[in-house]
Amino acid sequence: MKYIGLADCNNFFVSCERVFRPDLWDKPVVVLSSNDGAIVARSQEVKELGVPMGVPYFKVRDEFEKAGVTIFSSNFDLYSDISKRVMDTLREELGVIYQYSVDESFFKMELKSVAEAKVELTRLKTLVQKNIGIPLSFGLAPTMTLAKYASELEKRGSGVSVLTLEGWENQKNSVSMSEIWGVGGATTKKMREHNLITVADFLSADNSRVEKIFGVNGTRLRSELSGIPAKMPEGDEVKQKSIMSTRSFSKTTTSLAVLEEALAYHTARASEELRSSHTKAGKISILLGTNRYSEWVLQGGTAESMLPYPTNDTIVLLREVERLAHTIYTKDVPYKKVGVVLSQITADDHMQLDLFSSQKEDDNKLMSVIDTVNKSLGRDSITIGRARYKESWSHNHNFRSQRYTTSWNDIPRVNLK
DNA sequence: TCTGGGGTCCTAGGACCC
DNA sequence: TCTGGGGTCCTAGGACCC
Repeated sequence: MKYIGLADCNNFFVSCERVFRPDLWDKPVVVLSSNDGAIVARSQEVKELGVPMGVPYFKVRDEFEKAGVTIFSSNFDLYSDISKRVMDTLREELGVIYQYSVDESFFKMELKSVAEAKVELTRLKTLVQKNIGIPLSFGLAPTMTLAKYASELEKRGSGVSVLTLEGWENQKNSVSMSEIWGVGGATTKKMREHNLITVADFLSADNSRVEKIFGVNGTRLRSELSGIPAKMPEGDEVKQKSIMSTRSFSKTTTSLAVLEEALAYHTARASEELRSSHTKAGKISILLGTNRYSEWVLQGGTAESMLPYPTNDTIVLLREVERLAHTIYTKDVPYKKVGVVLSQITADDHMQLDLFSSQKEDDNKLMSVIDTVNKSLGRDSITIGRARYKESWSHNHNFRSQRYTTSWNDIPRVNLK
């Protein structure tokens, strides 16, 4: 029978840092979000201190100091490189995988017997641990939702869990809906109002009422939880629908010039990504954000526009971004973040020319030169536009580890004696 | 003083049409 | 108390995830 598996890296960002700091293997470690704002990854030791995910760092700083927690700023260059190595290994062993996030992949697997599956998944787990140094958990079950649940079961045990339909039957009375993948705070609340607490409650509720109250998600969830797949891992070929680059500033700013410079940075980032994936965007939107926790929440704004033709040219996109920025910028508002979102993404081999456009269909030499230089000499060796105010819009990363695997200067040295 | 960033999917409701 | 009804298309925003 075809089963669906999930490979999930344990405490992924923390594990990445530990690869280069083996002395921290059994010590409490956290990784902070960008701008050193909130906790985004916790080692098991920190979870046991009772520190929840997403807590602002300043609220736990003292506690961490007492407990001797090691702090890291996010180092996404490192994490995505390690992620790629893990996924490549899984792909080699399993054939097609469906990468769901930086640290998770689904795959399909024929289940001959539970014992056999466990042996195979344990082999994979050991292989990844040995070759890359990242600990994994596996869940195998009839549907994606159940595989996700299964992967949690042995996180702190063997790391390999196979959940059959019979096994699930015995558990579903005691599993609460809020533990299920896809059921968040709002849905849990709504379910409680209808007296649906456990999975068994939900599965025995009337079908048409479930559809009415919870929409198609409700119907799909029932199917998934009954062991009938309603979603399928789609394979590697699915393409991304939007590309986004946004960041908070360490301090707020009211200056349009500063905002424009930050927007230019994100435009460059996002269009670089288009070019490296050989795609173009047909639509661009920008956002100017204020502090979400202040009285300025509602003063932020977004603006978007359809481009006359899909493009990945930083200069063309920059021009549009500047125009949009002027339309929503409001004087004297303290802005805290900006961002650029590119969407309606198409492959860049076919280009639909606007009938009245004077744009020639040529690959942009300037852009590829810039990309090549930046790739070999380091990001932002060449930038377009000025960089006068970088101090005003950059963010904090006071605890960042080195770019061990992606920068020549940071490659670790080994001392042989 | 200090509260992430990058995604996806779904739905309600407005605009518009006949 | 009672507003026509039935469509389509688009978008902002909600919900969720890691």
